[in-house]
Amino acid sequence: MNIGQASEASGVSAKMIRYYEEIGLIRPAARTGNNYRVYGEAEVHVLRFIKRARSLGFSLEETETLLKLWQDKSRESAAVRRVATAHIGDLERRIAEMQGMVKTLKHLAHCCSGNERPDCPILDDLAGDSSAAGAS
Amino acid sequence: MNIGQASEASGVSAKMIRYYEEIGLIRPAARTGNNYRVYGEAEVHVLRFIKRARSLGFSLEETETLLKLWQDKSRESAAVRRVATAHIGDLERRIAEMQGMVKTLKHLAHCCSGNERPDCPILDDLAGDSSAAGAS
DNA sequence: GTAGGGCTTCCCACCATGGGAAGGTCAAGG
DNA sequence: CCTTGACCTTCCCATGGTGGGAAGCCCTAC
Repeated sequence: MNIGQASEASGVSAKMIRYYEEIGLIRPAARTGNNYRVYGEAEVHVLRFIKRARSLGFSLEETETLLKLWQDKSRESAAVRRVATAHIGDLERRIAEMQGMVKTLKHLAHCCSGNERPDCPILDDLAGDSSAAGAS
Repeated sequence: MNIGQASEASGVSAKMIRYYEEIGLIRPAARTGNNYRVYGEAEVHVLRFIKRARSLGFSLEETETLLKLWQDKSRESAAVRRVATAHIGDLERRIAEMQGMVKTLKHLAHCCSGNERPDCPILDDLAGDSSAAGAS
């Protein structure tokens, strides 16, 4: 299987497969005589694992940890769960941060007449005008 | 006022002030004889505006738009609100995406015994094992 | 033989920010 | 007068992931 087929089969772009190899996330692929990378089912399985981990928001570093745990048959599931719960905490922190932004923005947008006149509480807030409507 | 004081007064690092100047987000600061940048209250006000916009999650590009609208006395508040509501939509999309991740992860983490044994539904899910507990 | 598609490596871009080196400038204090 | 330290300047590099594209090799089909 060439890199194109592996990409197709895993959903990871060829570009990214090479990159993952370069940074050591996956082992260097075997090469044919013409220097093409070759992949088998096992490699594609790894790529799909990575793809899925990325789609759950894990960083490449976390993904590497998870990959190693996956391949370590004597792992403790507690270690896996620690990675996952840390990531959950991370996501929740970022979600909360963004929700705070949304809350403020919705309030400001609500207070903004949104017509042809120039006065705008959104800009007032950004400008630090403390008399702006509910600048949280 | 030197760049250090402007940084102090605005909460924007000196590094970023220079960067904002370089990309044209703010006008090039005046210079003293010794080539130091000089700032006044007006410039600090702009920097604080940028700082606040960034803290609400606006990109530098959106911030530039808002900055121009702020400085355009004949703006229509509708234009400002369009930028804000687009950004709200963006944030909400990202929040929803992350919440989906959290939901899946929490379920998997809940199903994981988290002890010293190796079997782990989190890894099963990542590995694409469709018999994994509730792999959404 | 040529055309096309795939593969290779290499460099560049994004977005925003920080780190740090090498060198100029200024004020205070010995 | 000289040193020290705290500023400032420009310049390059790194991050995290991903994509774009060029230049060149390889293979197959026509």
